[in-house]
Amino acid sequence: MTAKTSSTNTMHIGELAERTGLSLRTIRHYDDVGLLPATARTDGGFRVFSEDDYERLMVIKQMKPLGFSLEEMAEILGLLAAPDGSAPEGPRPLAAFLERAVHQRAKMARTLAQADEFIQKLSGRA
Amino acid sequence: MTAKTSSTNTMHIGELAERTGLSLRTIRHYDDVGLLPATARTDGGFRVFSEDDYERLMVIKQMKPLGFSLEEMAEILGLLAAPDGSAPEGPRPLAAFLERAVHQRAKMARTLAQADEFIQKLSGRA
DNA sequence: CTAAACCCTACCCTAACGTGATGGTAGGGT
DNA sequence: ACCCTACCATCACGTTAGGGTAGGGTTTAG
Repeated sequence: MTAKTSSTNTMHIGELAERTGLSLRTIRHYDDVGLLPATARTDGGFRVFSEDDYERLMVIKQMKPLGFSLEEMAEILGLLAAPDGSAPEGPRPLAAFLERAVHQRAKMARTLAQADEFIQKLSGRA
Repeated sequence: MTAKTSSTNTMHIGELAERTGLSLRTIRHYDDVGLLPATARTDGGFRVFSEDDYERLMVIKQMKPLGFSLEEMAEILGLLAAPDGSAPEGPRPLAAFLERAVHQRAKMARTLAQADEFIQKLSGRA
């Protein structure tokens, strides 16, 4: 009852799509490429997703704008799920991803400023 | 000295690429689809760009993140270049683009917050 | 048990470039 | 007159992240 990763509630693809705001097509694609494998299938072949899948998908949605490929996101999620000190020494791959994320975030901030500038321009004319 | 649109200086694609930070391929593509037509060609076939082209390209770069297609950007630039009061009444197409831009800008801001949140998450683990 | 609502795979399509491959040009040097 | 190198040209196919839709099976509410 106090299991650490609850996964009592299951759903089909439609509900997952509605809850995440992503399209059916997108979710199927993520399944196909292994980014979000459905935890099960019904006898008839319907994809079954768990509450954990929902959370994973929300994280994916969160990092998508940071410019990672679907493959990279799968890798990141794998690293995040790995036991915290599985290889204390080494290249620390998460650090590299973090750096890229920070870089992208900075670019996004600049882009936002550019957007405001452009909106100013248009506001004067529209 | 106070000419409003100077266009004395010309350049080839390489210089334009360097000055704008865009790739040669991108600029050629924009030429191909008519978004940024080269103002001329040398006898040998080299694209020749003007200072106005440079400015146009900078505006393109500015609006690109707002999610417009290359075709739409061409249209917007056309409307911006048109005489200010060419059709006082009517659907006012720029207004629609402006609305979309504002919408996108809002989304960008939200996305930025999401990015920060994700970076927080990663910082704790990397 | 049926019909509406939902889901499946498989396939082709798109935008906006990236990535070679292959060959011509600009223009300065010998 | 010839060469060299940096720069430029056009194909033409590859890639990413899905969108669209055809044709057909599955679930589930009534």
